[in-house]
Amino acid sequence: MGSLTEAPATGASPAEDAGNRRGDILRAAGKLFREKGYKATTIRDIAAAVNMRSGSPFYHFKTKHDMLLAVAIDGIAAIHDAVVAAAQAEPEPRSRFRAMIHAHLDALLNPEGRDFAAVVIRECGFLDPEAWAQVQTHKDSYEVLWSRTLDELAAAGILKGDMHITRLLLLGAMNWSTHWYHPGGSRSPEDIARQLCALVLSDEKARYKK
Amino acid sequence: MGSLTEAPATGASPAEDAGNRRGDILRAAGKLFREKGYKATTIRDIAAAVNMRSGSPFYHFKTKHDMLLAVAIDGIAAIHDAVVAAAQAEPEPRSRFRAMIHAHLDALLNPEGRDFAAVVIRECGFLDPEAWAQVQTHKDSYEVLWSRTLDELAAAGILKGDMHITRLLLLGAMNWSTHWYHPGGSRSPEDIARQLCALVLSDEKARYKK
DNA sequence: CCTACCGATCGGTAGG
DNA sequence: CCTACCGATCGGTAGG
Repeated sequence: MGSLTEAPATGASPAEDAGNRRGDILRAAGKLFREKGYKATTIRDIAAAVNMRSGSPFYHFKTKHDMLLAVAIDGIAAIHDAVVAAAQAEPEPRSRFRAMIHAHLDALLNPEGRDFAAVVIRECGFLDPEAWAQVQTHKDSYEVLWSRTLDELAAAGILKGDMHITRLLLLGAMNWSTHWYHPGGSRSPEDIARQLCALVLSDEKARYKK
Repeated sequence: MGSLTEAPATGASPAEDAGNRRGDILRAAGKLFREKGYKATTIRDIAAAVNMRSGSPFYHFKTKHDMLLAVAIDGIAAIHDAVVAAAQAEPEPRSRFRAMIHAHLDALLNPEGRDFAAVVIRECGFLDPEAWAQVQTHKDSYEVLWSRTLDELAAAGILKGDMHITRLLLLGAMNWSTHWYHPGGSRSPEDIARQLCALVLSDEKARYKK
């Protein structure tokens, strides 16, 4: 998984990086989709953002819808990869949970990738059923990561109750941060991650740490 | 506060309820805005939903934008009123917190009002600056309710850390439920509220309750 | 990748 | 509240 607009998704020569216009378009589209929404973003907006004329983006993407799909797929891939990497480094459930929250928020809020991530989260409703199913498959496999760790935490008595609802609430708390987080503000993604952990882990261990 | 489309916002005769078309339009607009988004919803969609021709909604609202504003204002008013009522009945911070979570989720997810509530939460970005400021004023006064109770919980040692971030995370967890909650599903708004409380309140009291 | 353009749709209006 | 319609915009295409 993971491509984030490096190269032709089709089998063209990957060596030729000379001005990756497809990637430029995707990044511009991601930014505009996040800022104004998919419907309110115009092909002309996107073209202007990469110094093209209005018809030219269609040389790289068949439709505007295809751009949304490409942004969404790259978006989940980025989140998925970041969280998998963070999770694999931590065998102990509680630390793994912390690392995953950290990684998810970072993927969601850091300057690179935040456009893609926000689009997955907020604009997927505009995909047609087939494309949506494709994205949903990726989302499902991502959520399994969370379910596994949450179930372990429940088994250890660290969390209680319905882990299905808990997962949705946790991801919601994080995903919603795309609505209020401002890059330059006084709270960093790390601050947010720490506070979320403090909120849901009673964490005797940390309190009584030697 | 609170009107939820009963009657003319202007000073017309409130007695004459004979076919409240303005309210019909607002409810239809709210539903469509939530389902398809503001931009993707057409005046013609709204008109069709209330059996009018495409030009007629403009007899009741000057612009589509004004419909969004009206829906948004009614939306926050409904949430605000519900949470105030719930909070006033509970002097003890912990029970008040539970009641507020319950009330917020119920306002957000119950069949009446969920369209309005979801629109406040998701579509306000399409308001122009002046209208947005108007809505923001209402939102601010709503968030004060939460800040007060969260600060009390922090003072009592029940919650820890940055209550500003905590408030945003909590409201995020709840507001996000508009994306995944399905009215007929196996989890009720009450289930969600209970689970959220269990997640963030360690709640010795309940565990050891006689 | 640009020029030139089409067909459809959309918010909104006039006039009743 | 309807009929009829306008001006603008938009996604997309042809032809180079």
